Amino acid sequence: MSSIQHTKKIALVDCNSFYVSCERLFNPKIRKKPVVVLSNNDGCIVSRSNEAKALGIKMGEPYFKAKDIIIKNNVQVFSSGYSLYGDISRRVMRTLKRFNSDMEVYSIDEAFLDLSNFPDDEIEDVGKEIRSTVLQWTGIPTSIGIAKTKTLSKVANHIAKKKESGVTSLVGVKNIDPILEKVEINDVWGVGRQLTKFYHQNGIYNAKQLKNISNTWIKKSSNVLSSRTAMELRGITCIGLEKSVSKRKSCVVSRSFGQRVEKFQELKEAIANYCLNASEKIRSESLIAKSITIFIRTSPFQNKFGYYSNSKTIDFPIATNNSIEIVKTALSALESIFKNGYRYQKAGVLLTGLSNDDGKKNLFSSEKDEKINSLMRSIDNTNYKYGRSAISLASAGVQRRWNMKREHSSRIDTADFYCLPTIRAI
DNA sequence: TCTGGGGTCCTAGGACCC
DNA sequence: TCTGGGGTCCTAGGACCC
Repeated sequence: MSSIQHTKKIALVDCNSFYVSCERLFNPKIRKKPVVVLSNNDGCIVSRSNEAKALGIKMGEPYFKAKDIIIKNNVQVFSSGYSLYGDISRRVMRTLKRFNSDMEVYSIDEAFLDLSNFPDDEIEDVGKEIRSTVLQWTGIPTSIGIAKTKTLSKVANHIAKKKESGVTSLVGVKNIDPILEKVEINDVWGVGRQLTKFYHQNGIYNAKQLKNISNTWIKKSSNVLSSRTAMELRGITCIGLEKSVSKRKSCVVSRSFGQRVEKFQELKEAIANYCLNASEKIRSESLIAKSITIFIRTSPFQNKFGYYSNSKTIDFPIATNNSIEIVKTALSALESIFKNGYRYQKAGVLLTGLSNDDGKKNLFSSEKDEKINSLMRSIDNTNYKYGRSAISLASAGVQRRWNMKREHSSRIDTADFYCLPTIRAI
């Protein structure tokens, strides 16, 4: 009998302060300094360097509220550049994939890897090798947690974040209770604000307590998701690795406005633009939408001008990804819910009931549809070559006073030719 | 003055049917 | 006038994730 153990081992690889790390790649001057990256519209803080965390800047905090600390401590501030982050993310994922193709890309900065085929007693070293390879090849620092289930690997990752080595394995730990006891209930994956409140009311404050509570009680007083979480803490797999990228079921494009919008015409332009964006997205994935929802609202934080929020859903006669039809439908939906006299802060478009565009002609398709489809294709190609919005529909407007605020962009984009650095001879 | 965006899944409740 | 039970399907809203 072999003494080599091959138990189930799931690794969670998580990029440290991902957006900040991306900005630092191309800007060595900010490597040891406090740095934050802002959400769209420069609204909230969504990524912080360790130095910024140490200053007490909180995740998700509105930028204007943290401004005092930021100025006082000379914190470097960046608007987010998603096309750069997306590109770096793909490089990280490609690197990880070399270690094991059994991998789930969980988010822009996280992936689960099945490392069960490595021996138990070497797993920590494997983790360290993955970490140093990613750092060397992409420049991005990561933390790695390894354990029997996804939920436990999240716990391990949580611990790894605070360690110098950046790697924590719970594989082979006989009694996990003392470790789980130090993990607060709200830090458990799948436990959000509401569940934290509920667990506190029932005397459950840490992961060990959740692990050891009766399953029937959880199911009865909460739901199946909560009971899955508890089982996973016990080392029983309930949440599998999703290796294949499943087709999405919905597509949202929504934005807060740079300035409040009051005019119907401007709202129309914004909605039309979001529609173009969304329809291009689903076309690029060969999907068609069954229905569309549009929504508009004023700011929920400032009520002195009155709060108004509304949405309208319309089913297409036939599922479509045609920009013209989508814009037309959206604008008629907008007309039915628009109210004069409000200062709108945000609007959005949601395409739902997505399914494969098998390209088959249906009963109602005609030669005209064929022409429209080829027009759509050529719009997509032109936009791809010359940049988004090189061509768009007249209703999308040109003024764009509602455009996002981005006052701190690093203007670095590894996916954009025009952002290549220029080297001058002296 | 200034508070992100894009997803998934579950559940309760209503409509409808037999 | 009284008044059952069980099933399906859909949707809106809520909770969670990053």
